[in-house]
Order: sequence, then C-alpha cells, then structure tokens
Amino acid sequence: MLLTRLAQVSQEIAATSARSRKTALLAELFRDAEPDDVPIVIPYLAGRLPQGRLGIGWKVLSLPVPPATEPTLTVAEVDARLTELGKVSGTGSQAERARLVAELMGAATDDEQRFLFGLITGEVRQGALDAVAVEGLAQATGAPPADVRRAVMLAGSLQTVAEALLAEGPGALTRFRLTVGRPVLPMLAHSASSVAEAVEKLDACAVEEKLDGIRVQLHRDGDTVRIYTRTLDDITDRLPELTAMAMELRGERFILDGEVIAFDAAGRPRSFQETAGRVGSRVDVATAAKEVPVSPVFFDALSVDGHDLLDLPFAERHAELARLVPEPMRVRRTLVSGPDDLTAAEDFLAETLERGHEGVVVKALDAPYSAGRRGASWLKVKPVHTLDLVVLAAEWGHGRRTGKLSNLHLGARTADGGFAMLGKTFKGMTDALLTWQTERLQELAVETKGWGVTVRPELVVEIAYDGLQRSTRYPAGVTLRFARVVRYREDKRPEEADTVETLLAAHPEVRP
DNA sequence: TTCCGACAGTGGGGTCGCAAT
DNA sequence: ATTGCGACCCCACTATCGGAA
Repeated sequence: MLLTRLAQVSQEIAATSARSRKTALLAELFRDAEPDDVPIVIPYLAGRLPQGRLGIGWKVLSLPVPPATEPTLTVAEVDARLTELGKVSGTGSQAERARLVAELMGAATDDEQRFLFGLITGEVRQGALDAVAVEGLAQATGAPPADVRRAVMLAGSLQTVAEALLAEGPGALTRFRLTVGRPVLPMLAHSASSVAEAVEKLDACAVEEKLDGIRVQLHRDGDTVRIYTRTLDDITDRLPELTAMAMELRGERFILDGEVIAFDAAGRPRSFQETAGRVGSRVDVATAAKEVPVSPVFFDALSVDGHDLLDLPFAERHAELARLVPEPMRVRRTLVSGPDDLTAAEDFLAETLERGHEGVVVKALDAPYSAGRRGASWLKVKPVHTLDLVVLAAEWGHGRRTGKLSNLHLGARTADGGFAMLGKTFKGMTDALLTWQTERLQELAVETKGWGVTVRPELVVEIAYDGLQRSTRYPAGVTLRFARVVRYREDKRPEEADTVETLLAAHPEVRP
C-alpha cells in the first residue's frame, strides 16, 4: 500500500467531526490492507509508530526538505527506513540521523511529509487514536467492538490483536487472556471535588490514601518478576528492592497493582521529584537505590494463582490482595458504608493529608477492574489551592488553538514591587475565554514576539494548583504544580495579587 | 429529549541520558 | 563542563460525539 493513501485517509478523518464517519474510513482502509502491511497500517492510522519512539523530534523534522512531486513511497518502505532510523538512534550520531530523516522526507510528497511529521512527533491531530482505531478494526472484521477492546487491553497492544483478527477472524479474540508476565493497561481514576461528592456517587466504598509516586504493575511467575509502568514500560531493572520483596510474598504467580514511593527516615513521603528521579535512574541503579530506596504500596490484585480477578468486585479482589500481601505493603484505607458514613471518609482524608500525602482515592466496592479505562468507580480527591496572579505574557496556541493566545506566563508580586514568573498554564480555558483573552492581552501588549506577546502586568487571574515544587527554571526557585485558570479577576488590581512571600509561607515544606 | 461517559487535544514541569558544543 | 534534545514520569481541563436514560 502506498503511503499517500494513508496520508489522504488521515486528512479525511481529520476533516470530519463525526466519530462514526472516522470509524468507517478506518474500517475501509483496514479491509484494503495487504496482510504484510497490516502491522504497519493499523498503528499508523492510530497515530503510533510500531517502533515506538525513534529519538527523532520536532527539531530534526523541522529542517526543510524539498518534497517529492510524485507519491512513490510504500508503507513497507517507510517502515523499513524508520526501523533503520531507530537503530541509528541507539548507537549513532545525530548527523547520521538527520541525513536519514532528510532522505525519507525528500522521498515524500508535501502531504506525506505532513503525515510523517505528525506520526513521528505523536501529533496526528486527526481526532482518532487507539479507541477509534479499535472501533474501525471491529467494523472491518465483524467482531463485537467490546470484545476487540477487551482483547487490546489484555494484550496491551492494538497491533497484536489486529494482526490476529485480520488473519484469523473474530475467533482469534478468545486467545487474548490475562497472562502473568504480559502487562495490561492499568485502571485510572476520575476526579471529584470532595469526598462527599465521591461517596454520594459510589455508596459503599473504600477510601484509600493517594500516594504521590510512580504507578507500578508487578508480575511474578515463580522466580521471575517483572515490573511495568502506567504506559507498560518494563522498569524491572531499576527497582531491584521490589523484585526482592515480591519474592517474599505468599504466592507463586500473581499480578499486583500499586505505587512505588520513597519515604524519609520518619516515614513521611519524600517529594515526587525525588521518587521520580530515583525511578528514572538507569545507569547506576545500585547507588540510586541506596540513596533513595523506594517502597511498594499495593492496592489491587489482578491475578492470583492462575485466577483472573478482573471481573470480580473490588471487595473480593482486595481480599485476595490481603491474603498475599502483608499490611505494611498495602495502601492504608478505611471502609465507608455510604453517604451516612461521610464523617469517616472526611476524617480519613484529613488524616492522610496530615501524613503528607496527596489526597485519597474513593473506590466502589462492587466494581470490576476496568483495565485501560478511566472508570467512574475510582474517584480521586485532592485539595486545591488558589492564588491571584498577574499575566506577564502569552504564547500563541497550536492545532485547534491556532490564532488564539493560549499559554499564559504567570507572575507573583515580589518585595521590590516587580513580578517573578512562577510558571505557565493553558488549562481551564473555554473557547469563549480564549477569544476574550486573545483580544484583551493584545490590548495590553508591550512587545510582539514570534511565540506570542509580552504584556503590561495588569491583568489578574485566579489560578488553581496542586502544590509547589522546586525549580531551577524560575526566579523564585519554585513553580506551581498543575496550574490552571479558574477565572479572570478584573475586579482586582495587580497590586492586590499574591506575593512570592505568602506563597512560600503557605508551603513551608518546600524551600527554594 | 436530555444527560453523561469516553475520547482526543492542548499543552505544563521535572528528571535522566546522550550527543554535540 | 555545559547545553540542547528527546523520552517518560506526573497531570487538569474542555469540546465533542453518540449511546444511555
């Protein structure tokens, strides 16, 4: 199959907003793909490279290369060239990589260049990724969408399922079962603004500590232990202490879900930055493990002794977990019978925050494990802080925000009467707000840059954030975590905005 | 008819590792 | 040694479609 066909279909998908139409377009293309092309075409149209990341980014891809006039590239050839590029990334020089990219781009037409750019940078912007591709695959093969979806969750890969389905038909789906050693996409949580709201929605539930660490899925099959992240990357080698602990547990074959986190000597959680740095260290793991040891804290069991627990209610899965894992390695929790029992939930949240953790996750006791989904049966509750800050500058948006000033530079007042930038945010804005701020900020502009505008520091904006973290990038030595716009405060003057001093005082645990 | 769950998109900061300067 | 880049951790929020209620 020619790459140009994919580029055209991708454009058509982007051009329609109807998901049913997107699905139909994908299904048609999947049906037309030759068996050899299937492992390439499916991921490409789901906006993904079969090779995973290549070590090629926006920078190298942006170097201008004159496009070809005639479309001649086949998907097989593109795949071969990208595989070559991936190999060079592992060993070779950047110059060699740039040469290979230029060669590939030079063989592509204008449309194909655009498609490849999006594919490699991970920004296809066609409004259809994995989930829509799964629908298309179901339609192309006549398999029930729910069955295809489940098989993809269990295989942890769309491509594997697609190949089997297109080669053997819907019967192949039964092959994909939960298997120890093969990671499944983890269940995710929605947000709730309070425990009252969460308990109201879920009724009988467990309220568990939410730890600010790294999500892990631990598989043990006899003497073999494997540990995977949220995105199913294998990080076994970086967590030797976890492997050792897994061997101590009372079971031979199991899959557990949990979090790893570093605690200090007093048993309080260390900052996310410290835990993440430790888990990210790959070169000298032994030293890193000595300096920042991490502990596993498990909260779910997906499989025990060959039994698939995914469809069991949480209460039963947790009973299995408790049988296998001693209490210190399980997440702290309390059981709540329903809205009448709200005080217990609220006390537990207060206690959890006192212990230095992020918040809580409220989980329905009767819900199955929804692998790969953001199920409504897990609700996280975290305290929100707010500040009144001043807009110092704004950057032009991309994609659907093209032509709108989007990303705001936020400043707090300093002792000398100026402003110190604390970070940026593009979150929390409605389309109407984007339009309004684009106009308003241009009125306040003092300087126009390629990336946006700097403005007179006059506009006050209320910002919600999750906490403070140390920063080497910003002048106050700190930055906001997960900042988002709540509303503009045109009733406030910049002299009334919050100061760096009061911000630091509100977070004594973070010292710049 | 209205409501709501699921998705995609738009990016944020930090850290690590590697190659180039 | 320092800098720039890419990968991968953490993540919030809005718009939209289409099935459920």
